[in-house]
Amino acid sequence: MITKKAEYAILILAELAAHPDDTVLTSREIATRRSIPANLVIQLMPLLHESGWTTGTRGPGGGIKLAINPASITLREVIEKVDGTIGITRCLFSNQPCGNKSHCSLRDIWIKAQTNMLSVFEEASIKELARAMARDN
Amino acid sequence: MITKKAEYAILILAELAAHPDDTVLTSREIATRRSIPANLVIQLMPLLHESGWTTGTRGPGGGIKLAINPASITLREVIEKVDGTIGITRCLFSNQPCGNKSHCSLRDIWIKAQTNMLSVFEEASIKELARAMARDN
DNA sequence: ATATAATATAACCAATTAAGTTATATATGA
DNA sequence: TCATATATAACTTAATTGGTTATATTATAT
Repeated sequence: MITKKAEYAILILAELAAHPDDTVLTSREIATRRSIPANLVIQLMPLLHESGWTTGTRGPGGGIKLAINPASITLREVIEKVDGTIGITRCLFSNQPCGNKSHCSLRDIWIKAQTNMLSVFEEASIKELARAMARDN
Repeated sequence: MITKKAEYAILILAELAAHPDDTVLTSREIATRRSIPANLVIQLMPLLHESGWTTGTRGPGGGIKLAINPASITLREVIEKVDGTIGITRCLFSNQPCGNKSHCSLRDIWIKAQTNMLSVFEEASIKELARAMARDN
């Protein structure tokens, strides 16, 4: 399952992407505007910084801003950064087919299904999402 | 996440489908041949019976056999029977977009990704799987 | 300088889910 | 009627999820 934290990370980035370049928002602003628990925004920021997507400035007047073009951030990257390796089945967390078989047709199906799912996340960028969400109502 | 139980249910049906029509196997035989905890096979059988996929005969010489053509059982049906409604995200367990928006573009992405995944399970039948697994090694 | 606004990090907790075990009831064929 | 088999429920155990709490650190406006 894709966790709430991954969803929150996506929303944080989308909120930043919804403003003009170099707009600085405080974590509290982001939390309020996107209905995310404030502490979780604070908790997630180091991950987003680590990936080079955002930078933070401390002190009064400080806040968070995007560090790169949100068109180059895919949902897949964000989800994997927050949730770790994705696996729709326990089987896929291992690199090996289970048991003593060298090949498993059921595993092939898991892989195909997961690949199909991931392709959607790979083709969706934060920028597109932010644009689409701006039209939501 | 698709659970082990769903996977076990698929393997039970695949094991039955790997034998000639009307072959009766005991739950213990199935458990041994597919490396499934014996108690779980027993636990899963009522679900499979309920769906009309299998029937069981008690007593000595009894066992389990397929009740319908395994080509007409899709992996999606089996997974949903065992795990209940599938949702790759908490959001998708609700019928409504969250918050007070009537539309949510992020939800659209979750739905699209999940649909892509499910289509693989919908196109895969127990019969095909059993045939493919027979060739595994 | 110092108070304050902000991020950074770690530790903790409650609820849920997953996986499997245990126990018991019920049916049936030899 | 006994052995074999399915049917059903209750119960552990461990991991995960979603979130809270607490504390440290940094930087700037005054």
